[in-house]
Amino acid sequence: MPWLMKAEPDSRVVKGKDVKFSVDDFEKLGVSPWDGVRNHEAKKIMKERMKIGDKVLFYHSNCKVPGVFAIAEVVKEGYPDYTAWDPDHPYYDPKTKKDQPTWFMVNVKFIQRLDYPPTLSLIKYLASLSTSILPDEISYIGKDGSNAIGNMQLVNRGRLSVQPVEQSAYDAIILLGTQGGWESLVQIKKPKSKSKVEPNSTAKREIPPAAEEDEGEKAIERPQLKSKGTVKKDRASPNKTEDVPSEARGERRSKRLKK
DNA sequence: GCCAACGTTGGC
DNA sequence: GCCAACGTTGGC
Repeated sequence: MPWLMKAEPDSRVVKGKDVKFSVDDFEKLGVSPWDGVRNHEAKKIMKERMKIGDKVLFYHSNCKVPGVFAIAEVVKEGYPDYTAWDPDHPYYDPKTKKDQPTWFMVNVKFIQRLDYPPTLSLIKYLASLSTSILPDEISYIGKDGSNAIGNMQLVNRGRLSVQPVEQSAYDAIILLGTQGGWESLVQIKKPKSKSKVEPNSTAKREIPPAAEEDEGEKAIERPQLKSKGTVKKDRASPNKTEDVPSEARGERRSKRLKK
């Protein structure tokens, strides 16, 4: 089964160390241990479910343009996250005993970038469409593909940093990421172009406003979130079946460390 | 930087 | 074991 893993591409300092891990960093590194995850549900997935050869969608979160930026692959299955024992590490967990690891990780290998990284905005847009509608621009993913994307946990389990992805959703994301053509469907965020046009400048425009297209794509109408009754209310139950002592507090965010 | 959503903690 | 208070994630 394919998976999605989140990393933060922007610098953020935790306990004096930068925890950024962007697609650039990942590509340079090639293979990386996915350390620093301090959430039991995500940990459990890495410890028990991710298998060698499984594909991974590499996702940028907590940044300007959240989205899927690359494909990766599991190259080493679950093993103890040694950073939990390192007092100098941003995600040091003093509660973890040396002989009884609480946190696990896998190794993932960078495979390739996506030419048109599907953005969260696109994914949410697809999730908002009624299941019977599919814009022409992306007819190539099919309605099933579109609907599968709409059901991704990314949409309703926003905070889970390692999550399963349906094969059909994975396939559709890869198609969108390699074929593109969907850019006009969602708003492109622009830095902050102050398209400063004098409030009522006397300068006559040569070109009718309608003819220009500088302001980036227009936001398209976002229909209601289709809350399908089948939404997995997969509430992250406080995993009491934890293989670990009581409170594994000190829950840290599940981000990667910069190498 | 704000803040909604959601996860965790701890009192009872 | 409930639930209010608190902390974190992460989009915007």
